[in-house]
Amino acid sequence: MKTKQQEPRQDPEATPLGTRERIVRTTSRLMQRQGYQGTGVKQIAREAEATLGSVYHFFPGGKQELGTAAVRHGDEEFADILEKMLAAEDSPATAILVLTKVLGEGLRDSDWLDGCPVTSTVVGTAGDSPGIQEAAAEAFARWRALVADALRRAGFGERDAAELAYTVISALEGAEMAAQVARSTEPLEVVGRHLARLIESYR
Amino acid sequence: MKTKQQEPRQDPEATPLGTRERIVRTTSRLMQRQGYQGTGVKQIAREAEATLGSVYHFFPGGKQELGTAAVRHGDEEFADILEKMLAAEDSPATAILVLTKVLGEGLRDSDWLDGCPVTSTVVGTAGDSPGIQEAAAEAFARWRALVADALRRAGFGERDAAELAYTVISALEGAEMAAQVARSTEPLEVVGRHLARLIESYR
DNA sequence: GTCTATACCCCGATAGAC
DNA sequence: GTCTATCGGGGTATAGAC
Repeated sequence: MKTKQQEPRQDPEATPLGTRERIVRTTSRLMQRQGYQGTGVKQIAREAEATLGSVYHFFPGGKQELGTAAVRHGDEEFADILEKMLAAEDSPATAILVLTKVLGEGLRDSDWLDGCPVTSTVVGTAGDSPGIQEAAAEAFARWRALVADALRRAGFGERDAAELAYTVISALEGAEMAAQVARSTEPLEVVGRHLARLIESYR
Repeated sequence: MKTKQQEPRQDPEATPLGTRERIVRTTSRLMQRQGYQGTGVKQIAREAEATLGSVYHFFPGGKQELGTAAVRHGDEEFADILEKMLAAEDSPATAILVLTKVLGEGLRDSDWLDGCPVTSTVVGTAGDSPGIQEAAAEAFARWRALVADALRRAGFGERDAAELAYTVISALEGAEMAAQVARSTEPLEVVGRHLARLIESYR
């Protein structure tokens, strides 16, 4: 059952993705735009260029398992960005400010279609699908931990760091939603400035 | 076409709602929990105790028109709460703090099912349904205006008031989402304290 | 691992009697 | 305004050959 997978061969252009990976990325992208309920398994198979049989081979748990994998994928994606930003700037406040700028540009470049993939996927799955809900909770907790760590490294107290991280992630999440709906980068920019100010006020 | 509707007769128990109003409230409540795509027109008819024919009689635009009406309903609902809170407290910062407490209690009382009705409904309708998107944008703008007005009345400058209102609404939105996913009132409470502090820092 | 075919159900929307 | 019946299509998921 766990026979060694063929290693992805080296390719100067772009590594050809395995079927499973292609399905995960396609699911994440589709649910980011259409939500969990608005995305069909057939559509995922079609756009991932896989057959329905392959999809259910890799994800026997069906649509719920696909949703969970999509949330985890979005989790890692944003965690990478966040980690790099926090490492590149010497002040966490500046890093957040830069991040809001980047998020705004990404949103505009997608014609305001690509909001937070985790939020889009988890909304509307409240009662059912505890797996998706849990994966989303883990994503938010991880992002918060990254921010809190950076604040601690910058000399903030344990408690201040943890609490500020809560507000940073929540406000970013809300500003992304506001920006998407308003089709404007202004909410993200304003929130970025206010978060930087709030952080500095604890120095 | 505009013959006068029968006035709702006086009832000490509870005013019996007209069919149209019953449909709107049911739609708002269902989409708040299940999202736009996860809510069926047949389900709306069933739970509103109306027939499918009645639903399409009042909303010839179909599901999209129902979604738009639901967003407008959620808009007014929250605007009323916000307005009362801001009027009851003499400081806007205190009002926001109380509001986060109230929102957290409401969320917990619904077993973390009832988040922001506007957000839940608009997510996943990005490309299609410009009507829903627009109604959501109007809701956010209206809520922001209420906060900005209160800040101006409390003596804040024009620009500070407008910008703070952006951050207050965005952060509340994000904190509500974070609280729902984490099944905890903590994000709302922390964000409430930070927003109050941020506001006071402009005094 | 990949593919086709299909079972079974509910979707949004409409027609037309009452 | 309310009701029932129905259309055409797509939903999730499974079976079983290759």
